[in-house]
Amino acid sequence: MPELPEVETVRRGLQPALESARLTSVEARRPDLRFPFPERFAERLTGARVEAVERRAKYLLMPLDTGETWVTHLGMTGRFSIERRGDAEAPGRFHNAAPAEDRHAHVLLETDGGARVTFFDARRFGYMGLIATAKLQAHPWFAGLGPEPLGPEFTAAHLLRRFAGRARAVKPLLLDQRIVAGLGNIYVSEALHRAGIDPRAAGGSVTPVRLKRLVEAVRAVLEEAIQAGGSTLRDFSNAKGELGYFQHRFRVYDRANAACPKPRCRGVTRRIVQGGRSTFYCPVCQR
DNA sequence: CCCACGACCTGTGGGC
DNA sequence: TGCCCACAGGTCGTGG
Repeated sequence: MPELPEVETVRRGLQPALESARLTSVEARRPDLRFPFPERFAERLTGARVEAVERRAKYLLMPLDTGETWVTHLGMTGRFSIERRGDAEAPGRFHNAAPAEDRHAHVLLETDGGARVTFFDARRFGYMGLIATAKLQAHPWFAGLGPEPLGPEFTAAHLLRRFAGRARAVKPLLLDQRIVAGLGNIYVSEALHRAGIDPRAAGGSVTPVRLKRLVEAVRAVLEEAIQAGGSTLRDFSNAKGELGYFQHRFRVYDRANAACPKPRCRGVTRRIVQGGRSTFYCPVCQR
């Protein structure tokens, strides 16, 4: 589900409950998500102190005082909720089922600070790992990742180098986490629209000037989305059950056959399929 | 290497 | 109302 802005929103929600807290109770209620849980997963987490709550690309990273880092990828539908121990079952909230009765509540944790943290994932495309912190960067999940789109290494020069000679369309190239890490289907469509670039254009054909516009558009849309608490399509919420609202500011995503929102553009937005995934764009102002 | 596609899994919304 | 299909924010493996 979540792209970088949603993962960052989750990170910010988890931080107050988990950073510096000790995990007093951990239960994995099934043997696997997308992949099997690590060996003795609950035992290795129980008693550990969480030193920080960080994000790399779409991964949540929680380095522990045991020397390992607890890594979570939310996949398409993964989410966390936080309650205070002893809370009534959060009546009236977006997610109001008691976690233990929810068939998709896969990991239950408690902290010495009195928080109950639950991980849900209906489709189970998410996954968790425990990786030696000193070897994190060399781990296959991280070794090949491209730069953070909000970091200093994500530049027009970087894209120029990585797109050179590529016949593949720019849209699927931007979804490749080895080129830039954290974008997904929504924000790629949004950034290409803002930059006025045709998603079908061959990567290697995009000029440096346009790549610079693209880099700026990616940064802008991600920053605005983080500011808005991410986007809520079907079921995304932050850890407190609050909805993101950036979906109201989509310019093209999920808006096929609507008037292009760009000032003075007379185009109508279209939905096409690239690499099996929907792309939304305006054929008039994206060339 | 490059690329498109199916697979993984469940839920939901729209059309009939 | 009810059923069925298409599609969903992500990646990974396969095969051409």
